[in-house]
Amino acid sequence: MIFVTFSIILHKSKLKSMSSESRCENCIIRQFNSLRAMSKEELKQVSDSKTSKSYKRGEAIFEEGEKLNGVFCVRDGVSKLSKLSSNGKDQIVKLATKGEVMGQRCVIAEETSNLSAVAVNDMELCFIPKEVIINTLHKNPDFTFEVLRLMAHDLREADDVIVNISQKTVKQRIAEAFLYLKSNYGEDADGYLVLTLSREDIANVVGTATESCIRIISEFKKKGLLKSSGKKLGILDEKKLRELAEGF
Amino acid sequence: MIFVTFSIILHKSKLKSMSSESRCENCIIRQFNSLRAMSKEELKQVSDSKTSKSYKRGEAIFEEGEKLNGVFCVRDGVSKLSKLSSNGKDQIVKLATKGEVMGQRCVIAEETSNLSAVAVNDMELCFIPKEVIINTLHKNPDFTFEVLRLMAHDLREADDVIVNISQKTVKQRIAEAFLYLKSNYGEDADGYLVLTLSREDIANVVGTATESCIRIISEFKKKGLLKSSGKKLGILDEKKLRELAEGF
DNA sequence: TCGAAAAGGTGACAAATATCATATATATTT
DNA sequence: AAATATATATGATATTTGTCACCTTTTCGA
Repeated sequence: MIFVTFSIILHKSKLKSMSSESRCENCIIRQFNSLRAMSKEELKQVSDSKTSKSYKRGEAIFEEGEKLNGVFCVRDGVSKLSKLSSNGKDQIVKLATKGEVMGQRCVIAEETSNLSAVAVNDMELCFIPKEVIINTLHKNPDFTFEVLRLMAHDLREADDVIVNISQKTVKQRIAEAFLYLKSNYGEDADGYLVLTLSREDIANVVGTATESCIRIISEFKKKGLLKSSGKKLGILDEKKLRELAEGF
Repeated sequence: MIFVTFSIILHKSKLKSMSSESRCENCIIRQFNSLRAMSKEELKQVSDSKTSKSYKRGEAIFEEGEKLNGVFCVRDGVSKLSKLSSNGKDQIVKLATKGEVMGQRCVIAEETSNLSAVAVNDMELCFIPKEVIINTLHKNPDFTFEVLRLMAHDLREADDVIVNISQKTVKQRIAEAFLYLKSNYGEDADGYLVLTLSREDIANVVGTATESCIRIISEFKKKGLLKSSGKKLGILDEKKLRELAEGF
């Protein structure tokens, strides 16, 4: 009997301490996405209905064609959102990072996902059931507007990607990809990019064959634009890389 | 006295008949875009503040980098939305047709336009000042949600474009472009596409050189997939064209 | 309706990129 | 630590696509 009581207390205190970290109301990540426009009340609803999930590197989060019953809020790690083309190659359309919400489009448009999501490194996600999202979308115009604002931004970025892919050479796009990786994920103390992507992933981001990608990275290393150490890659000459990307 | 009364009646009836055509409340076009989620009151506001504009083929509606003070609702005609790449070529990102609203993103994100819009054929547009739109966005969740839904759809389409451009050959993309033109704009009684684009425009849609585009269209004509009469082009063998686009 | 300008068309060639084959290095499993 | 799988690397070659030059046809304004 004593044991039982003790166990309950332990359980409760564990729950409490978890909650102050894991409650949406206290989550800092939220500041970077549309959830910041939610009211205290709405956030409580989200928090009560959400579940946390961990994914190992390489694990699938959802698949193309799958029906999503909610959205995923990225707490940690990076996910690649890609689409399979008819010739069997994956095209990475977007990298989703800490703070971003995945799967919104499916929930909003009530369609199956047009993309699949795979963890690039180990990830922590919160899964929020769609009912809460849709409910808030219909009740809180500020939230809806915030989602809209972010989606407008995504669409603008998509336009840029279209223009880049169709008008720039593979070399330019790869140079650009490295500048993107640096400015979005930064570099460590030794000047290596924090986010390490495989050559294949980089190829799938810029839309080229893996071999072509490897070849160009080798060339960049020979020319002193990039350095490598193990799997890690680092930028040595950002200025030249930028000039290359712009087409000089 | 009798004459005056009569004239007033005539005038009123004339106004009435004009308004029933040009008032947003009665506009059928609206059914195809986000404005259908507006209330009677909101539509009146829009109607009172909107201005109608005509554009001739080839005329610019707005330019890349321009700040838009409102949105354009397409009543008739087609507009190409394009972006200039650093190498000096235009990439057409979208064709906007009857019922679609252009310039929403700029108004929502309060940014300058990332695209420029040019009339492909003669156009009739309604210009709606941004104040009315923003006002409604903040007050009417249904409207905001509707805009969001349509933007989610646009984003999905943009993803598809990215995958197509980066993974399919020019020939496949041109085949696809013709299928798109047929399914979206239809064909006339003689089997010619209703929307006639120049070879250069088609090249800018699929992201290739004008010469390559011309060459492939010639090839398609020789192979009996397309026919032409003057500027008009028509699809002769949709099945083969579809197979080609899919990569068989 | 004439003449310039724009659009459409084609050949020759160069450049970019993909593909295939094969080798080596690195990571992972047992 | 050996065995296996996976990622990276590189050469040879084929294919695709772009570029330049030039020509013909159509369009459109004076």
